[in-house]
This record gives sequence, structure tokens and C-alpha cells, in this order.
Amino acid sequence: MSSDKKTAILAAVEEMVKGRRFHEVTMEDIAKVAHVSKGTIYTYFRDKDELFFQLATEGFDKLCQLLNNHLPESVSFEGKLLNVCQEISGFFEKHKPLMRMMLEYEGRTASFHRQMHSNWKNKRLRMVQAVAGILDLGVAGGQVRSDLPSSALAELLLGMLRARGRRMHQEGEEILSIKSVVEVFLHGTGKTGGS
Amino acid sequence: MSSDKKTAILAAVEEMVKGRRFHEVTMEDIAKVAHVSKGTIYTYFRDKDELFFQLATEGFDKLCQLLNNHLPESVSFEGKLLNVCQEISGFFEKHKPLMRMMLEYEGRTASFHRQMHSNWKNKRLRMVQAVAGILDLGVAGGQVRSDLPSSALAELLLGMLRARGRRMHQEGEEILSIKSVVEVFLHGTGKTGGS
Amino acid sequence: MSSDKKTAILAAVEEMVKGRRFHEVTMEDIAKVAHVSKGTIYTYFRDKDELFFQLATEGFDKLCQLLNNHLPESVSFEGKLLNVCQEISGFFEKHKPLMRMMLEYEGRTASFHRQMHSNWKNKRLRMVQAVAGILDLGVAGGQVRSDLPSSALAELLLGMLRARGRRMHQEGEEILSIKSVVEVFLHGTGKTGGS
Amino acid sequence: MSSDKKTAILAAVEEMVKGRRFHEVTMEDIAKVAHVSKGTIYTYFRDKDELFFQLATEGFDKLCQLLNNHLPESVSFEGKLLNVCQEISGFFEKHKPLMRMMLEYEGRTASFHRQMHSNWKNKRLRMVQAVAGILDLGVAGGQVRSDLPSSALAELLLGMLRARGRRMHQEGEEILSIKSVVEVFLHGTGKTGGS
DNA sequence: GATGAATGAGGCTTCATTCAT
DNA sequence: GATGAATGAAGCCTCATTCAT
Repeated sequence: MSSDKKTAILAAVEEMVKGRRFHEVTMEDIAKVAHVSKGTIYTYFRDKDELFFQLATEGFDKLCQLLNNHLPESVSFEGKLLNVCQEISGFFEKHKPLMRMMLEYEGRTASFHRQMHSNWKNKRLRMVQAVAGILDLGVAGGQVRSDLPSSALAELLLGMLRARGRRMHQEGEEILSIKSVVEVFLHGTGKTGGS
Repeated sequence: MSSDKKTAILAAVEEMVKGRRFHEVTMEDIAKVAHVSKGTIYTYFRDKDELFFQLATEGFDKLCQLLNNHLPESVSFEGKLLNVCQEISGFFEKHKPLMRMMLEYEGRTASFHRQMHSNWKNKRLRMVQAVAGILDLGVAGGQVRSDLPSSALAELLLGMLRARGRRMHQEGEEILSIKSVVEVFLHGTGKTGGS
Repeated sequence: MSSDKKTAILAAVEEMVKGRRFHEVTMEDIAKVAHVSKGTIYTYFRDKDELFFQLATEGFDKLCQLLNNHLPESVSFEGKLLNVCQEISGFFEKHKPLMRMMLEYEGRTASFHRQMHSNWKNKRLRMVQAVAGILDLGVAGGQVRSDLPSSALAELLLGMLRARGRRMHQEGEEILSIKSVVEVFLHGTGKTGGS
Repeated sequence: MSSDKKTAILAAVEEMVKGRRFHEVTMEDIAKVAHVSKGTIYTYFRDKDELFFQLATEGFDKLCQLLNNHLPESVSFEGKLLNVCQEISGFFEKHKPLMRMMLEYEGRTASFHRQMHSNWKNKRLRMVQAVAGILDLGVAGGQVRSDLPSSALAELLLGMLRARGRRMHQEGEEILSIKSVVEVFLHGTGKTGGS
């Protein structure tokens, strides 16, 4: 039951972060949306920063879980990779404001408890490793080059997916499919790169 | 002379945005760093939001200027693209906190003057088009596939560069070079993708 | 058993009042130090004010008890008075923070239950009377002047002892002994005042 | 003009401290009584503690000033001492709540800026020395014993005056006059002590 | 009786903004 | 145009108190 309230609070923040910046979301409003009292928030979170940080961190956890649970949906490596990218993109889409928030924590060394920062780095690393793990399958199978570290390639792939998520829709129309992104990632933009 | 103060104010904000979030940078501090009075800031900017927004917007302008001025430094398309990517990466590196700030404005439909938002979209579009313009050279020269819109590819490339900028350094060591990123972009990660 | 808890709570407050002011001692902390739950405190005390007030009041009771129990330790009046003053000083020393707290209630007509205030006055009066009772022995024996009310003289003596307690130690060294205070009280500061 | 507001704020606090404890006087109320805005208080005082502390400290200053200005009102030492004691008592009477407040700071080592505490000790010392200075006249003139430090005697005298101030009035009637206190101080309570 | 999670009024403080000089 | 003292709305957070278990 106690965990109920914590969940409700986090959900409220995630909801309110849409279209608002950190300082535009007040504890008062969060309490109202979460249907708890202001004081209750402080039972579960030391302060506003920790609350937001925990939400951001949870994003990584959820994504990791997703990646670990949905791996074996295809036999071929390319199929697996596409599946994974679709999951990731869906997650980005669904948690867009959360993602934005998480980005805001990037490189923020100051203004945070030391423990928070290391926590952040660990969780992010684990998420990237989950993607790199998929790419390693491709390396083993000979479909992915081995001269570059798979974690670095994973970062590039994530960067592409994020870029796609940001801009690849216009007035409801999809400009660039996930399939295309994966294709570009695997074979490049060169003329001969088509499948 | 009046323009001097405006510049000083913007410079102060850019300086202070390092490691601080919007609500952690106060008008008082800005005035102190810019060596102007608090009231003077309001001579040049309607309010704090406009001040920050103008700074973020200026980032795009500067990058556009950079891209337009430094195009013809190489003869081959690949060389040109590498040059451009190096410029962009350098810019990202130099203005990292600014970039983070700009991200905060992404997808923010609410809480902004209507004019601000359209201004933002225009400037960003122009920046992407500047990159896409380079890619068009490659399309014309046959080095880049034409079945995907060049602006979309430009976004992907920018996403990769940003991802690299975020994580590709560890303890001073470069994990992934810009050259590698361009290579992956042009030829993909497939085994045969090497140049 | 129930009285045990009440005692523990009062002891906790006395402990915590050292170096902290009323509003710096929280019910939460008291509960923790007393090893009871927050709610339990309200079983024994109506509210925080009553809790603190009862502690302050207890101080007078304890002192009265002390004075009544230790009277007949010397035959001569001067000896008795010295004994009493030593007891009082020791008590002041031991319960210094409590004494400070009690001062806070002096002259506080507002913000208190009517009953509290009269309770306070009664207890204080009884304490002063205990001291005046000793002085009456001196009056009867001809060692103390009778033209001034003994209760008034008792107040003066208490004031001197309190002043001594506050300042008469410096880096462990005793500047003014209790004996000297009693002597000044009895014979004044005049040149011929020595015994 | 700026000093005007600071004075008004301090006056407001002194007014409000009557019958209220520290935590019962709110910044909101102070602002209201002083006819300034809440924010203005923070232009002149770092926080609530500093505000109250400065008021308490000012008490010593005022008293010192008083003592230094009113010395030469009588020729005889006894007359001078009586005059001084009357000044002090009047001051205690007038600033009773302030005095109580000042006492609350006694022995409070924790919860204060280090500088505050040393400031406090200095000011108090100077005040006691001002009284001791008078007593030194008596020592020089042979009216006051020299075997006890004059500063210690000054503390005792102050303690007596404070005790008198606290309790020597009852329903408008004066129980113990200042003259009597001085007399007791000079010649003691012994039978032969009368002047 | 005991507990401690929940409450929410209210405190302190900050800070964007104004405006008289 | 420049200044910075003054403003006061509004934010974060605390903590005395209650009450269901």
C-alpha cells in the first residue's frame, strides 16, 4: 500500500512533465494530481530533485527490462535488431517528455548529490550495454563489423533513433521508417547500401 | 554601445548555464556576471524566458553561419562532409550547455509565446537544411542514396554526432572518431562497409 | 509502566533542550530519543506546549524537594544557608538548559492556557518561599535584618546565584565561589563587610 | 532612508516579542507591523535568526551607551551607583521582553554562526565592564572591597537588579526599592548592614 | 494503549519584475 | 537609458497533530 502512493506520485510527475519544465511543475500540483498531500511526497522522496531524478532513472530501468524481455522475437539478426529498435522507438515515443528530462541530467556534475550522479551513470551504461549485447550477436554472426566497439555503435544507433523520434513525423506523416534507420545503420547511406 | 550590453548579457547567461538549470540561474546573478544592473536586462529582453530563448535560438544562427562559411574546404564530397561534421562536433563540444538548453525547448508547445515557437522551428529547420545541402552534393555526385530525403538523413547524421559528443570520450581517450562516424553514416556497420 | 513512558519523554526533552530552542526540538526527535512513537506522546501530553511546560514546572518541584530534604545539614544559620546555596547552584548547573527554558515562560501572559499560568506562578512562589524559609531562620536568630521581606531577599539571593552560575567560571577556573556570594549577600560589598 | 526601514523592522520585532516566543513571531507579521514587504526584510537581514540576534545585541549597545552617558550625575560614589542602578533598572523595565530574549541566547553555542556568538560575548562583556567601571570608583575610594574582582561584583549586582525587576512588583505595589537593592549590595543583609 | 503514515496549514525564503531616482 | 531598493506572489519544505490499524 505504501508503494502505491510512491507509484502514484511518480506517475503524476511523468504526466505533468509533458510540456512543462522542472520549475514549472510544483510540488503542490504534483500532490493534487497524485491525490496525496504535499507532506506525503516527502515521505518517499527527500526533495523535489530526488523525486525528478528517480523518475528519470526509472526510465532507464523500464527500457532495460523491455530490451531484456523482448529479445527472442525473430530468428535472423536483422530481424532481432529491427524488433529491438521498434521497442526502443516505441518507448521513446511513449515517454518523450521523460526522455527530454533524462537528457537534461546529462553532464550535470554540479547541483547533484554525488551518489545520484554515479547512480545515473550506472543505469545509463546498463541500458547501452543491453543494446550493445544485441549488436554483439551481429558481430558473432559476421553481420556487424568488429573493428569498432559495439557499445559505441549502440550509442550511434540510439542517437539515430532519437533523432528520428524527434523529427520524422510531420503532420501525421512518417518521413523515415524505423526500418530505414536500421538499414542505414547496417549498410550506410552509400548508393550501394540498399538491401 | 547598447548592443554591447545585450551581448554581454547573453554571454553571461551562456556562461552561467553551465551546470545550472534554468531556475538555478537568477536574474541577479546574470546582472552581476554581465556587469549591468538587473533593470537593464529588461531593457533588452521582455522577461527571463525571452532572454533564455534568444540565447538558445542564437545557437542555431551561429551554427548556420559556421556551416555556410566553411563549406568549400575540400574538393571531394567525403572530405567536405568530414569537414562539416568536424565543425558541427566542435560546435557541440564548445556549446555543450547551450545545446542541452536548446533541447529543453524541443517539443514545448505550451508555455511559450506563439511567435517564439514558430521562430524556433524556423531556425532549427534552416540549420538542418544547411546540413542537408551538403548531403545533396553527395546525392548529385552519386555518393549518397536518393531514395531517402536528404533532410531526414541530415537529422540522422546530427543524431549520431550528438550521441558521439555525449559519450565517446572516456578519461580523455577518444573511443569513436568523427571520421568513424562519417564512415558508418556513409557505409553502415555491415562487414563490407569499410571504405 | 505507563508512567515509565511519560518519564522517558520528559527526560528526552530535557536532554534535547540543550543548545536547541523550542522550535528546534521536534516531536519526531523527542519520540526517537524517548524510544516511543510520536502518537504515544499525545497520550501523556495534550500538545507540545504542555509537554514543555510540564518539564519546566517539574524543575521547580525538584528544586523544592531538594531544599526541603537537605535543610538540616548544619547547625549554624550561616552553615545552613551556605549548604542551601550550594544545592541550588548545583541544581542550576545540572539543569542549565532547563533553567533557560523556564525563563522563557517568565512574564508570558499570552499564548497560554489560563491554568498553566497560575500553575507556574504557584510553583515558583513555593520555590522562593522555600528559600525565604531558610532566611527566616536567620531573621529569628538575629543574623538577618527584618526590615525587608524575606521573600524579597530570597529573590535577590537567587538572582545572585543565577548570575554567578552564568558567568563565574572561565576556562575551568572559578572566579567567584558560592561562599563569597553568600558572604556578599550577608555582609555586603563594603570594606568592613568581611566576616 | 534605507536605514529607516532597518530601524522600523527592528522596532517591529521588539514590539512583537512582547508576550510571544521566537517561533510565534512570523516574518509575515513583522513585515506587516513594520510596514515593509516581506522581501525587504531580507535586504537588511540574512535570515530570521540574524534579525533577532541583531535586536538582542542592540540591547547591550543601548545599555552601554546609557551607562557611559549618565555617569556624572552625582558626586558621591553611593549616589553614582544608585543613579546607575536606576538607569539599568529602567532599561530592564522598558525592554523586558528584549532582556528575556537576550537571556535565551546565553550559553547557546550551537545553532549559531560562530561570528554571532563571539559578537554576543564581546558586547555582553563590554556592558558588564561598564558597570564594573563604576564599582572601580568605589574600590578606589575605599567604599568597595578589593578582594573580589569588580567585574564579578558587577555581575552579582546585575543579577540582583534583574531579580528585582522580575518579581518586586505586585499589583502595582513596589516590594523592594532599587535603593534597598543597592544598600543590600553595599552592606549586606546582616543586622548591622543598615546605612 | 501504541504506532507511524498521512495530512495540510503555515513558515521561511527566493526571485522575477517594477519604478522612482 | 541605467540603477537597485522594494515588492509580493509563489515555491519548497517542516512539523504538530490525527487516526486507522
